[in-house]
Amino acid sequence: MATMQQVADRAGVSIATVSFVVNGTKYVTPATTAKVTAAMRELKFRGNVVARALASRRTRIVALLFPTTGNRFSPTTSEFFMNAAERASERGYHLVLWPVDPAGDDLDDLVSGGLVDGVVLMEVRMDDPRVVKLSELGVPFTLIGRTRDAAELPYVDIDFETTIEDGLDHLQGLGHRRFGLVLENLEGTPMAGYAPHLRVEDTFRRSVVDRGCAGTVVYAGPGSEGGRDAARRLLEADPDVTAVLVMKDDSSAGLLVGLYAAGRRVPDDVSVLSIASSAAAGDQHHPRLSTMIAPGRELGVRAADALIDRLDGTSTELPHFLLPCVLRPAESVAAAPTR
Amino acid sequence: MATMQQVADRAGVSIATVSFVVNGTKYVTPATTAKVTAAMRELKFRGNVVARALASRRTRIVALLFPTTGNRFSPTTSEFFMNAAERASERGYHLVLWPVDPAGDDLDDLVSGGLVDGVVLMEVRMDDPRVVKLSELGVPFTLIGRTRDAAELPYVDIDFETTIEDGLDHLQGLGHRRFGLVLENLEGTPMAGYAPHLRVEDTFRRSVVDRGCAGTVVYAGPGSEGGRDAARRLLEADPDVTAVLVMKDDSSAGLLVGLYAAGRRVPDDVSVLSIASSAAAGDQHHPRLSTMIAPGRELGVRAADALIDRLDGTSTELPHFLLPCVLRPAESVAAAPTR
DNA sequence: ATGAAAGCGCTAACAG
DNA sequence: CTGTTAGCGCTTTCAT
Repeated sequence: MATMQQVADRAGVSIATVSFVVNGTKYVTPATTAKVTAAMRELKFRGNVVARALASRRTRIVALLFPTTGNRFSPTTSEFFMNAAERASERGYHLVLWPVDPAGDDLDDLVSGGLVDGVVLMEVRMDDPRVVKLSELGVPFTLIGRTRDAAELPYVDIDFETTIEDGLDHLQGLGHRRFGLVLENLEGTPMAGYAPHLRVEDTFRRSVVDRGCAGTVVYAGPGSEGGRDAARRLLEADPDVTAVLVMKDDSSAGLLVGLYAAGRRVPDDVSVLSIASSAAAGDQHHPRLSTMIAPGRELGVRAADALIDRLDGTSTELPHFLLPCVLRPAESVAAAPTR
Repeated sequence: MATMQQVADRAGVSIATVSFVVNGTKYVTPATTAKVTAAMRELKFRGNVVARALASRRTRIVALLFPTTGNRFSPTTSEFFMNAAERASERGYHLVLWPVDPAGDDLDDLVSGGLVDGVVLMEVRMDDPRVVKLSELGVPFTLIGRTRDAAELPYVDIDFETTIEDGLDHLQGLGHRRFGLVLENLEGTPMAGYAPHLRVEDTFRRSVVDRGCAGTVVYAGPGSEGGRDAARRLLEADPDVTAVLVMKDDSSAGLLVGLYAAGRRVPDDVSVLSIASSAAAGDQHHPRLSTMIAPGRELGVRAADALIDRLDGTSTELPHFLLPCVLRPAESVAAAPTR
């Protein structure tokens, strides 16, 4: 663990010079640069990130905040993370996934003293206490998701409104007039107020009325059982329903089973459309589920960019980026590998 | 961002005293403690993690290394992470998920200067370059997984050997004599040499011979298509196969479809057993897949404990912890909620 | 029981 | 172009 001073001694220069060549902060003669570089090699100099952070007030580390709730990682979540991390890496930052409690109480030690230069929030609720916390703390941050009023906040998000309209357009085009919507029930949990749910439900209810159609919303409990039960309750509320949107991957299977159990064939009697999901999840079922695929990759990249733009001062404008899920009908064949 | 010095001034004591009460490092009179505490409240003192780290050479942050490969997070992976993080938190540490390239080339800046006190590795390969790197760097670490020769390394892992034997016992008990094994094909990728695959394949081949049974191994490509194709090739290699083990969640669905397509009914003609998987994944299918569930929770907790024990000097012995997956037959009913 | 002071390893003026 | 030096905010002997 050679120090910079040791490198300086070895190279016969001052510590400042070493710092300059390490950071490219100032011009240094090729000759001395060479001496320094050699000394670094010989001593296997690594540079102390912590010391540098203390002195320079930046770490080039950013955190993606993940709520420590029982909920698992969805494929979409995973996509956010991997792609945001990759993008950050391309831009010279490290992005790490940081578990924090949903209330944001343990945000302090994360941020205090500049352990991270900035954070991106995911799994955002309509009124998310974490954004208040972060604002107070004065850390640069961006959201994957939106609070109720996010006009002043930098965010990237799925355009749920458009997604739902597109989904309903598609189904209505197929002749459907009576719709169902299956959502996760988060009431009473720390994730209550989860923005995607509320936006989707709102849009669904409103749009269905606008279209002069029938719409029924049911909340599913956890897992396959939850989906089964949701099917039962949906059919009870509207026995004539012919198309249902599901936004809960882990209960899609149960939903299908529940529909079959009630004598409905899918897709002949009832169409099922999984929303804000992934190709992989849709493929789990047979027949393959029609799916509105979340743009996880794009959003991850955009979120990283949005944050790093502010950190680097590359861009000063407030990013507001919305992207709808794209429909992949069940009958579509997997595209040939492009690489 | 009040500093410790400011707190000291406000309380009329020295900075050392503040440090003592903050860390409980030394006894301080209740009276002065009170003064200091008050000053901290008033100034909203947070403490600078980076400065502390530089001075004390520890951050109480540990990293879970996740290889930045195309592969997504499995539910089991997610379970490792969440539970390890929770356990770490209980023991006063922060655990973050840190993406590093599989070769371990970017491990230096993570570790240099003690940014993290220790790391836990996952997705371990038989000859994992990262453990070499980490040894050189001198960072305390533990594995979730095992290299080929892990006798000298601290690890927790799934007992794949026992898992396979148990699975085969189960199937053989049902009367099966001709087995198939579906594995992911990682050849040519950075994750080639992934230890679970090699151990499972080895054990399977050996055990099947010991049992005087037939065994066929096929490698599946990605996704549902991969599973379908695997089914085709499996049946081509052994048309009389009646039981197949799959260790690749995302192609189970395809496998089932492929079997149906070839005229085999599941489970009547062919039994399918998903191994090292999760209850949630098994429930995605209909009929529900028999599953050997990975002990993700237990392993996550154990891994965190193993690492932190070394960091805190709580325990000095080399942890070698193996736990097999537990069988959940398809016909089993979901247990009633226990809370 | 508390304080003084010497670092931890590096950055960034400011000189020269 | 390179060196001097004063911090960054906190921990930790060593005194008192």
